[in-house]
Amino acid sequence: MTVSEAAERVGLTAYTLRWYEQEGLVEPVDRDSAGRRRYSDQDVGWLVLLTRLRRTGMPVRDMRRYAELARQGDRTLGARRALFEAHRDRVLARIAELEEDLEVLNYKIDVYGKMERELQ
Amino acid sequence: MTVSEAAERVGLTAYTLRWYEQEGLVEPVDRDSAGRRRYSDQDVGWLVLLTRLRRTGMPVRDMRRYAELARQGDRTLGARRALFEAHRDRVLARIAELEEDLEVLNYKIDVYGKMERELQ
DNA sequence: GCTTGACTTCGAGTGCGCTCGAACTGGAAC
DNA sequence: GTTCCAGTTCGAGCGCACTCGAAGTCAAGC
Repeated sequence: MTVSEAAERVGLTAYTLRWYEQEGLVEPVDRDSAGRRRYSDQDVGWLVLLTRLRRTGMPVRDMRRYAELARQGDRTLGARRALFEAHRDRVLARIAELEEDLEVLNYKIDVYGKMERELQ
Repeated sequence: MTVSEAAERVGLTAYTLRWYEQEGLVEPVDRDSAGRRRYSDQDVGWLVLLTRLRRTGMPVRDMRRYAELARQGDRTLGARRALFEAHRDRVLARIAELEEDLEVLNYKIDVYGKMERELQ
């Protein structure tokens, strides 16, 4: 798969995929005889995982740390699990925060609705 | 209340409060005889609402639009309600997305745990 | 064999939301 | 009355995560 095909599959741009590689979020991708990147399904799977981490607000810096751990093999399983557990807690906290803010939003929508009705 | 007192109450910096005013997110705040900003409880209330909107990911551009509507009084109640409803939908979608990603996280934590146990 | 188009690298640029440094001012404490 | 501190404005700078332009290369299609 070429860089732009892979980009389309994971919902990023080809620019971003090259940049991720440069930033050490992705291991150097295999090249064909002309030096062009060839993405495997495994590469795509890794990228999909990265997009999940990004979407949940993990900074690129932490994703790099995770990628480094993954490169070191089984002996970092515990560290990777700890990293994910800490991140899961942050995501849970974020969801709770959003749900709290949602109540403010609903309250305001309610107030505006009432005021509109009172004015007419 | 001074700018730094207000900043502390709403959890922003004095820099940010002045910047919010400059950006039109906040109406020009009253000044004392020496030209120093004096924040009222009402000002703080408005700032707290803004922090909720920011926290839920509303861009500053949209917050400015909302502030402009609020300045125009009751005739924009409908527009403000619509703005909040649209934003509420985005927040709901964001929560759903986070919950989906959470499952991936939990799955990975599970897999790492199993692998750790298998290795020892 | 020439054109086309997608790739390559490199460094520079962008948009967002602040964050800060510099130079100045004015009231309060000693 | 001098020191000190917290405020003022202004424009510049920063950190993050991309995004892009330029110049070059290479394989495939005509």
